[in-house]
Amino acid sequence: MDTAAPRVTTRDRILAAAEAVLGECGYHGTRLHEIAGRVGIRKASLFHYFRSKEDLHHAVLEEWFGEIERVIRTALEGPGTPLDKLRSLTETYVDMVMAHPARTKIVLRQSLGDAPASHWPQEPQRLLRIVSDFIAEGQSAKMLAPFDPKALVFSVMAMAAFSSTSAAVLAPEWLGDPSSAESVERVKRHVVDVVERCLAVGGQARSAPSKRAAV
Amino acid sequence: MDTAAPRVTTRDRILAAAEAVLGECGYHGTRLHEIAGRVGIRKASLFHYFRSKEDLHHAVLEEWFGEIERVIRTALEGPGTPLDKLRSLTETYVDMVMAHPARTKIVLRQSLGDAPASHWPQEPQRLLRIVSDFIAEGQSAKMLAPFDPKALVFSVMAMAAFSSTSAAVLAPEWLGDPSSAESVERVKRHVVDVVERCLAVGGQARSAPSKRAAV
DNA sequence: GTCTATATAGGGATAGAC
DNA sequence: GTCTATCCCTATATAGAC
Repeated sequence: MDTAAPRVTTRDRILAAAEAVLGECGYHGTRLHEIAGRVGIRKASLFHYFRSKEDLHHAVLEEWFGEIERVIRTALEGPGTPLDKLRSLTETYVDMVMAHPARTKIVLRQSLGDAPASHWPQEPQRLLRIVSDFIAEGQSAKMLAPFDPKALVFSVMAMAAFSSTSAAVLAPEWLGDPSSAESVERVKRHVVDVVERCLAVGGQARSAPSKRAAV
Repeated sequence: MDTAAPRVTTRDRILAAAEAVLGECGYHGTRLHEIAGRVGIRKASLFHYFRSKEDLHHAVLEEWFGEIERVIRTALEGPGTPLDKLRSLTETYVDMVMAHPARTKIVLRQSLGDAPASHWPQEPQRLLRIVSDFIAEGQSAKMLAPFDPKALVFSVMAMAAFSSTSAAVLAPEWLGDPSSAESVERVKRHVVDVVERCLAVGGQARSAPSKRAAV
């Protein structure tokens, strides 16, 4: 009864606007004036909620990682074989990333060294480790084929992020609108396919193999 | 005798410095003062060579695409089976991207909408098309396995770019220093491996299959 | 072709009224 | 909690001497 308050505070609206503008313009390209304008308040009022631009930027990133970690743990604790779990995780992960291109752009730019944050959040490394450890276990148990786990997880992150943020510009012929259901489905199938090709052991059936035959 | 003048002009030194700073700080984070400082001249002197910051940024990107296109055409016109050519292309491409993280960062940020360039260069799309058309041909001739060519080429771009620019921050356990020979070799082997898993037909041997067995 | 000096603008952040 | 007004700083870009 105490966490069930869906009230949208001004702070929330600022965070939402900041997410959009930061994703669009990058940290240094973002003007606080623009964020305030979208919320419908004056620039100076932002400083009632956040000490500085950097503080606001940091707050935007916070929740995102927590959300991803929750999704990862849920998928890996689900039912099925290790490969089933990884397939499920991959699908959910792609869904999330494709549904939030602005957040993904912010994370991406952060990884390029855009924001002045001196210390990088350790979440990405921890999340990558959770999944790669899970894969390594499955490989020890002979339930998954041998393949460098970190290389694979990193590649999945790369493909998902790129598809969400850059596909429309770099490869519009392949993916039109990244947020369309069709695009999401295509990316999901592709990434899952790659994961299966790398981790499926001899006997394991792959999902929808006929779909891969395309030119 | 007329193109063989390896003289390094001041303009060249400005371009080199700009490449470094733009890669490090992004377009809006870049200060012309910083570029001038690295060249050893005053900020105002930059405007003798370039009309504006945007002009300088644009000039930095120009050569890069041309270089990539040359590499692609050379590899695809080389000897061997289609898969051989793609393997060779992939290796050379990864080499190039890993050797130039600053340029790669600039391209990446550009694809995120960082720079004020209203119209995006069409090179990436054309380059992607050249390679995916080549793959489609090989598939028609049954020399390559069926697999969505654009999805694969896009994924290779994603993996290479990410490895070059973000691996050290996102996955330092996997890749330490991206410019080290060891890292380059690891990424190369991984990306080539993925390409082979997607395009090799039944009988075709894969390179160094034993190297894939790792945990 | 490089410099000094300056124009012009806009940004983040603060003070203090209401 | 939001506003107006303003401080302070830095940025791009220009003007004109040398």
